[in-house]
Amino acid sequence: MHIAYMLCASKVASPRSRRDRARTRETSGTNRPLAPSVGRKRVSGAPVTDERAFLASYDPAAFDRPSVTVDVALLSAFDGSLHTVLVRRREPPFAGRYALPGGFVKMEESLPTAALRVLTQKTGLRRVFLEQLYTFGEPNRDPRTRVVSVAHYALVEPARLQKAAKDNPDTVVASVELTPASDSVERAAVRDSEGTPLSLAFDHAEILATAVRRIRGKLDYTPIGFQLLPDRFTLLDLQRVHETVLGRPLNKDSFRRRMLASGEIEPTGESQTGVDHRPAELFRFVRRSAV
Amino acid sequence: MHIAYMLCASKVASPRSRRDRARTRETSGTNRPLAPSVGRKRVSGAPVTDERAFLASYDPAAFDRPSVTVDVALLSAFDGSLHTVLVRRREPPFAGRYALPGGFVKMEESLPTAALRVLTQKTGLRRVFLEQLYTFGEPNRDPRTRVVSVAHYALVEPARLQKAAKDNPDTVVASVELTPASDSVERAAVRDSEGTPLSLAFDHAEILATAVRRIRGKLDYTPIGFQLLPDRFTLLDLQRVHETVLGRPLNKDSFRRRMLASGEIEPTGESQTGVDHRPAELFRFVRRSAV
DNA sequence: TTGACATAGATGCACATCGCATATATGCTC
DNA sequence: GAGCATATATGCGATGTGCATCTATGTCAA
Repeated sequence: MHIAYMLCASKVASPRSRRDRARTRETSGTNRPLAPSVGRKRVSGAPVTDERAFLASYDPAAFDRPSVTVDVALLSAFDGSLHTVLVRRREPPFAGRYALPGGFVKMEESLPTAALRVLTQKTGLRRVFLEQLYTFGEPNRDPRTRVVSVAHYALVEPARLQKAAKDNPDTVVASVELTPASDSVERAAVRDSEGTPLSLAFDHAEILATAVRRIRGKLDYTPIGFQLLPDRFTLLDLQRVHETVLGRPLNKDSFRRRMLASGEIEPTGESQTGVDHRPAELFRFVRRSAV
Repeated sequence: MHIAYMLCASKVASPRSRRDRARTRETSGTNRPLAPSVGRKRVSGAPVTDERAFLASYDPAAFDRPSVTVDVALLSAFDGSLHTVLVRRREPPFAGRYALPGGFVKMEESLPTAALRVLTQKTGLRRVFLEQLYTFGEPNRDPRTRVVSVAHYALVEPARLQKAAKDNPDTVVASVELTPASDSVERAAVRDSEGTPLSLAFDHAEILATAVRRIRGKLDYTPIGFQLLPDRFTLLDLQRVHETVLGRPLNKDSFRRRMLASGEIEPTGESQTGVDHRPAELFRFVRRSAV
């Protein structure tokens, strides 16, 4: 993540719009929210005589609260590329385009719980590694209303990702590639299984790019790879995962030495079968339980 | 950050409470918010005849939106410790305890803009390095209502931090130390300038701990240190900053070699004055402008 | 004026790691 | 059983780090 800000408070100014009429709650004194008096006051203080007039004058922003959603970048590594699951949108905005699995945060559920629930609803996946990624909250990232989305990333092995997309309607598997875009604003480019570029909704290309950069960074100091592999795997399997995530080839020998020395993996004693060459030993991650 | 989740969706269940009666918006079909129809429907669909009855039955959660706030962990390194600025709370909850500068996100401002605005309001600081840290959204982290806080961290040089706290009422400078707490839940312990432990409000000890871990991690691969130093500094100054952030001593020679080889700093040609030993050369960060 | 002192800054060396090359091992296919 | 493809082990030079040593240079005290 290379997002840093060093601005003056005067930059708060924003273009006039319908929302500018919204009441804003001052935060002097306490810096914490009270019960949402704004919504209440508006309703009780101004009795509604004409429902149509009320609806016309109704301003969602009067409640002074962004919507809070979660989006999940589900990633897996195979065929030399990172892949994700996208949901085809049936309704505007961005109808026909593809979005990350996402949805509202319920009032009583935590953020990771919401992310896992949403992921289960869209993909059927139940036990997946998931971490918070970054929160996207630009005022106009959703054309309808202010939406703050707490993005997460999740990792699964390839078979589970592909099954999830096949079993669920409106979902597709897409390859993800970071495009070294102009003026340093890296985006993610996604393609379906036939190589056709897909068009992403909202700022989801940015979210995906952030997810890819995050797991690249984590790979260096965290044994993240085992979330992307089945229980048993060869060292070459693991290396291919690392190479796919990092997007560059790695030296085989030093990769092997480093992994064996790391203490993160242990030999199972078993070997590959059914390969037309010397079978490699199968390894397993030591701390698979300690997710 | 070592927060990962691998749960079943069935874990969503939560204790019964007043909020459980709140309507929850289903997200089937589209995974994006529409205009907040819940708030509207509640008012228009169930005409209110008795205002007192309405208020009694009024449920803030019916609007189905958490409040969104920003909190800022402002950090600086001096006297061998990391320090931050805290605001003394005058009102409940947590009256008398200390909190990070924080406040609501306005409907038209971005998250970093909100964080910078809040920081300016509480400390008077205007141009500071600031990045998003992590979003804290446990359902009961605020005893009054659901509050999702997008925490940020900010870095300044020591003089600016101390001036900010001196110039603003209800603010104090506090040292921050990570306590290797039991069962791996690391917390931050804060003390005032006299060494007296301060009690933090909400989950702000966790936020501070997350901020410290974040800059420790970033220090290894990012020239973050220059945000914590004045324009010109000696290599020993820089090393002391690194040691304070990391919480451990560093080898002087290899630190020197590594910094000079990194290309991040350049000599100014000037030297220290007024020290009772051989004066060291003053350096400057190459990319200071590229915040 | 001069020498003690404290830190700056440079150099040399042992050690670990990495990239690269080479050599050997082993199961499969024909 | 030969050939093949990959696994696995070993050796070597380049590089970075920790540690020790040596020299440089300003201030301070006599």
